[in-house]
Amino acid sequence: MAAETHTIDWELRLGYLIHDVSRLRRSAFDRCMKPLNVTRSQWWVLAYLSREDGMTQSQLAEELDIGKVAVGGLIDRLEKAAFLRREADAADRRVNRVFLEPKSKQLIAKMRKVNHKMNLQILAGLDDAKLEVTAAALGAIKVNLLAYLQSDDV
Amino acid sequence: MAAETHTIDWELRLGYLIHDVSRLRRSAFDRCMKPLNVTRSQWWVLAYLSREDGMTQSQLAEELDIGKVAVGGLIDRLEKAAFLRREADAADRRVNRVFLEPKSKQLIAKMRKVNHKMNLQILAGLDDAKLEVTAAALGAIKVNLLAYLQSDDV
DNA sequence: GATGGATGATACACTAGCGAACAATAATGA
DNA sequence: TCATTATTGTTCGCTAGTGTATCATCCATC
Repeated sequence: MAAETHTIDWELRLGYLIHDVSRLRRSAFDRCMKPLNVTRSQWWVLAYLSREDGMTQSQLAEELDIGKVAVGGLIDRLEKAAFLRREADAADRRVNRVFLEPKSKQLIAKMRKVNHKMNLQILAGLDDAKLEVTAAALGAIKVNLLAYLQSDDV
Repeated sequence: MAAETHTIDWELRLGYLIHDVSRLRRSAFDRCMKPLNVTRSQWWVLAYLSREDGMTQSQLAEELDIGKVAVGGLIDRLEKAAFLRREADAADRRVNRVFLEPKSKQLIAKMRKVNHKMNLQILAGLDDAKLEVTAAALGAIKVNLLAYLQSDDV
């Protein structure tokens, strides 16, 4: 079968690498954002809201691909820190719409800059050809993973 | 500067991909292991112990690259489920050594199989050349990240 | 020896995610 | 219209990780 063409080394090495890179990147990110008093997860919420203010919590959960509970918690903390506010929807009394507060609008530009600077350092020494192959491979893995998770055979 | 050779697309796309793949892989892993009643993090502990039984908690934390507190919690749960046991070190009364219980030894082989099978599915359709480039790129990114995290300029 | 600093493990408080269960509300269909 | 079903958001309980502080113990140095 085709799968046998892979040596066992690849699966292990890639597994470690993906895990490590993701974790380290998370740490680096959080350290970058620490002076701004926002975590990476919180930053994502603000970033998505900056592209479409007034989203529903469920919409946010969908976009961020995390559960509604997690979104609720993030918004709790962000609201407490006055980065955004919940607002009841007029038409549908079930939904909360989330709006950025001025405080966070000023922060977002700064965050983008910090993020961009960090990304440049992290990708230093890698040419576009390699990144192209890497992104394609990760994309294929992602597709496989999604298929795997949707199939019911475990 | 060299960094400017990257278009902004790469940093964003790769960021998303690394994040997504890592998260999805974690989900897939946990779903695989669910029938065995062990989480991915717990599996790693068992896997490392299977290569060197009787490690110290601090050694484990070092190997797994997580904090000692997290290791303590994992071992708590694994001990409660009788997958391993703590044992006081004779020479140094501060340290706990961790030993696998027979129950988990039987499980580890099964886990390796499940893990291997999942990995094959996840890497399906990718040839060794692409994986080689991907692993090299991720390795370089990891090195950059480590350097970044060790440098004190934020 | 005694003392001061390093180390192993834990307690506590926090962020973050998951899943299941639930109340309130909306939408649909008989 | 009324009953059923779906959706929104929350609460609760769990795993997992972080950082800081603390305690006991070891070790090296004086």
